[in-house]
Amino acid sequence: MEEVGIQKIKLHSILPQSFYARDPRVVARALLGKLLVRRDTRVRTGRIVETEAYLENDPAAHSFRGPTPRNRVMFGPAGHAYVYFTYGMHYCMNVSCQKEGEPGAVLLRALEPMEGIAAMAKARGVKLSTSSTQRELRALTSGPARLAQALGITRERDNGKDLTDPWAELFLAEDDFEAGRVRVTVRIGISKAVDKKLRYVLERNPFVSR
DNA sequence: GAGGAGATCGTCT
DNA sequence: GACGATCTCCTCT
Repeated sequence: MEEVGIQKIKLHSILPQSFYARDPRVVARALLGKLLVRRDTRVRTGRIVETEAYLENDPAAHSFRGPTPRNRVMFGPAGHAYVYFTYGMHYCMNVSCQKEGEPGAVLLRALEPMEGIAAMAKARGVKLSTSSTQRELRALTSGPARLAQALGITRERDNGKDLTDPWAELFLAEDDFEAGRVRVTVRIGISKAVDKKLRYVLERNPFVSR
């Protein structure tokens, strides 16, 4: 029952593989309010407030044209990190869903910073004012590439990692937070299947992207 | 606050 | 050789 960080995240609160071994739409909704934790020299924790589901036979999903070296994690077992590099400069993090052989993933789009905020700011290369404003905190993790940078998530370091390993330096956990109302909208930044409502956000949460 | 351009390179055609 | 599950900075209102 090791405890890490101020929020006292216990190992038994790490989300198990059964959590991820479901339809990405179910996982995307269930992930709202959960915690993403980076545990290395410092602990950085954010609460997930925005996700997107990417399905099997989904033209917008990286897995749509079959497995490649880049997307193979999407075809692997549930509960692993699929981290990809895009636009020549950004990393984005997904969690794999469903079963081995059935591609599916949930993209983490925004977090509410909870602890390790100074370390997040450092990783983002920004200076926070002494009484950091909500605007500044928002800019740390409101967007898939921003949150990846804030938590030091890269393809080289994290792609393919098992997020359910109790000794993982990157994992997802839950506490007693109760997610409120969820709003479902179309996904952002894609050019195919643009009309499918597969984006999930915590209603009235100021840390969602855009 | 909204909108547009540019950055920059891995990946697949 | 084209494009991208994005971000930042700049301009205009």
